[in-house]
Amino acid sequence: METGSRPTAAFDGGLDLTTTLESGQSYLWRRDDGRMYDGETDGSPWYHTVLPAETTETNEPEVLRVRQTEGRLEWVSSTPNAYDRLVHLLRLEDDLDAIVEATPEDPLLDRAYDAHRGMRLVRDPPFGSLVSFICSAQMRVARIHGMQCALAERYGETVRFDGRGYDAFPTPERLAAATESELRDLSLGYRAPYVRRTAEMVADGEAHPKEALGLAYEAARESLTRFVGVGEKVADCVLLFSLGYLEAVPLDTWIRTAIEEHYPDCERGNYAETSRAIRARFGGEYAGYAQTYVFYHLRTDGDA
DNA sequence: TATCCAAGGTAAGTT
DNA sequence: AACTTACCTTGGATA
Repeated sequence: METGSRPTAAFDGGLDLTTTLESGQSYLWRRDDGRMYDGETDGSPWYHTVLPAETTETNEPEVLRVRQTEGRLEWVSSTPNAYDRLVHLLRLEDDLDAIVEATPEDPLLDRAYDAHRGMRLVRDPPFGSLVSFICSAQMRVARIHGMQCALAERYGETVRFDGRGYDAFPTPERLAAATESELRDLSLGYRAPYVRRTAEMVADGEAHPKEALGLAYEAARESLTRFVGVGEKVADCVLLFSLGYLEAVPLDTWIRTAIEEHYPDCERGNYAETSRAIRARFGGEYAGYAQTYVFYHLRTDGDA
């Protein structure tokens, strides 16, 4: 067991752990008190996740617990050097002040950045991210999270750590072995066959979301759409929230509404062109940060 | 209490 | 290539 802490002042632009983990970017963390998304952001709740074996130092699943208390980030892990993974997963190396500074002057962006400064993008493990966003189609944030928890409980390995069990997200093999009917029983609805077939593609070695890495942004987006249940929007989410393409701007219902109301000239009639236009309006390189702040701001504060 | 509706869309079928 | 439609499920709004 390893424990540690760092002052949040060490992170340029600060850190807001709760908004980072409850803003709808990641569905692979859980709150010990089970009160995700209910608006109660008071206190310093512990969050935990289980990292897949292939991403850890020991090649074993890693239980990682983290919380933010008055000016410090604290963690507990089953594996040494956990801070390195934390920096990676929560993008703690990003200089948020510089990113905001590099973003074009814009009333909506200003409000969103002011209201939630400290929220960071995440870097989720690729397979879990892919499945999460396949499940996100026509779903509310809390239910998407519930589905990932159900998948972990039903198909994931249970890792014992510090006196209790933690359910890892299922491996592609375990998910591929599930039947469509079993997945429908977990309330995945029409997404059940998408998840099963995509898991099968990864398990069989036919394709892996990591293969998009290294491709130019639009080619990477295109390559992810070969997975079943993955269109342009879901592909953008995986690129932004897992693979580190900070220029990706997923065109979800909230952003489409924002385009209608605030950037009507960016509506170009199809995904690729509209995406290109709003990406340019949001400053290009870090457009995905702007998207995520606007998404969270509109979803939680109405049209404020 | 019953009905309707929208929720971070995608795949398959038509024009 | 662009446009339409069906698709599971559920919590919250409306009647």
